[in-house]
Amino acid sequence: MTSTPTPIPLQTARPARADARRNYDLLVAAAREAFAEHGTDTSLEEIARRAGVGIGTLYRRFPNRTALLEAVYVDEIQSVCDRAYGFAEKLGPFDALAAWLRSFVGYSISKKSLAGELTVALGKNSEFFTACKVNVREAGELLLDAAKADGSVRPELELMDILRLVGGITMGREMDADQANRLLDIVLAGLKA
Amino acid sequence: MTSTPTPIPLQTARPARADARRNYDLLVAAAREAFAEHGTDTSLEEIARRAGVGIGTLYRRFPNRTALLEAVYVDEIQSVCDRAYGFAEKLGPFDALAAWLRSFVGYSISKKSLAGELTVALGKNSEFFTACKVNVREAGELLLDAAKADGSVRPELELMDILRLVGGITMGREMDADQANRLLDIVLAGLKA
DNA sequence: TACGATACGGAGGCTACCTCCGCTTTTTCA
DNA sequence: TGAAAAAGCGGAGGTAGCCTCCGTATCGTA
Repeated sequence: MTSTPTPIPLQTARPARADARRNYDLLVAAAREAFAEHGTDTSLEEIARRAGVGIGTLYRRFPNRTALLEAVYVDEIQSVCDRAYGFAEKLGPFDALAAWLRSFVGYSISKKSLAGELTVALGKNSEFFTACKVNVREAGELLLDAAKADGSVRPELELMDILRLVGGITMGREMDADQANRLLDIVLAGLKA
Repeated sequence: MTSTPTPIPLQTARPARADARRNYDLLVAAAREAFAEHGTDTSLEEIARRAGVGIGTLYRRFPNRTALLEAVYVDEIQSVCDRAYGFAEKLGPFDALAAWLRSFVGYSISKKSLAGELTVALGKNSEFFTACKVNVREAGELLLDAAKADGSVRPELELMDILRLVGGITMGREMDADQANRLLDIVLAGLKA
């Protein structure tokens, strides 16, 4: 039998020394701002500059762009996972699943290029994203199984397929919320038994 | 009233002078090879090197990576469009649409990263991609309208939405043919009336 | 306060992008 | 046919981003 996955608290290791911690926070703040303004392909040197920190400091703490993305978006990602439980309580099985997927798309669209990085990363093996995947999986499985049990979703569907499909929606550069929702409507119709 | 789009022959301007034409062909061949081996993010200098041509020559002919992609994939793209008419003749309305979408996904998957570039480009405005879009649109519209008339597809759906959704399927880096087909099954189910 | 541990920062090596322009090849036409 | 004009060639070099390395500075602790 397969063990039920347990939610793993997503967190990034904030350094111990005071100066290091200060720079860490400056960097994450600068990155969040820069990513929001210019997308996640802002140069790392620009981010270090904004943070008033040397490029070496940035690289010591965040060995690559993904590490920085992780730190910037931990909270948001966690909250996407958590939201599933709220929907499960308040809505019927299918509607809860639909609402969760819609909130996922809505979030991804608002963060533009993050969506791409994140969805691509769902296939990768970083420790962070593994934890993330476990959490997303547990949340999503809960909703999906309920909807299957309810008879509103076809039983042979797999969560990861659905997530991939929904993730794909958000990959288009020029996707607006309306279009994204129309696409999601098609997917939701496709899930129904 | 809106005029029916007419298929535009997709072609790239092969240069007039003999030496230029030779280099053009060398570059396209080298690029095709390199893209296949290492993905579409192969450096342009590497491609020039493979072609045995100066980097300046490459840039004179292909001002950017997309221009080169266009030249490499014209034929394939055109054949994706053309295939629609074959399916329309041989299959029932819904099956023709399904087959066309499946062939699109299959093609995209086999070309890996091209899919991403191409789908992103569907939202752009280069002359080439406009022509491409007109052709895809005409082909797709034919199939979609037939399926709507037939009552097998919901009448309110829009072609571009469907194409975006199907394009999204192919964006995941680590997508294999099986998974892609499963995702497409969901989409197809979602189209049905 | 003194000293080991930790962190800083930016110079510099590397690679890719792209432009510019002196030189070469091809084409044209008298 | 041969010389001028047109078209094309190619690579040096400027710019920018990635990332590493290591001499110097700061922090925490005893």
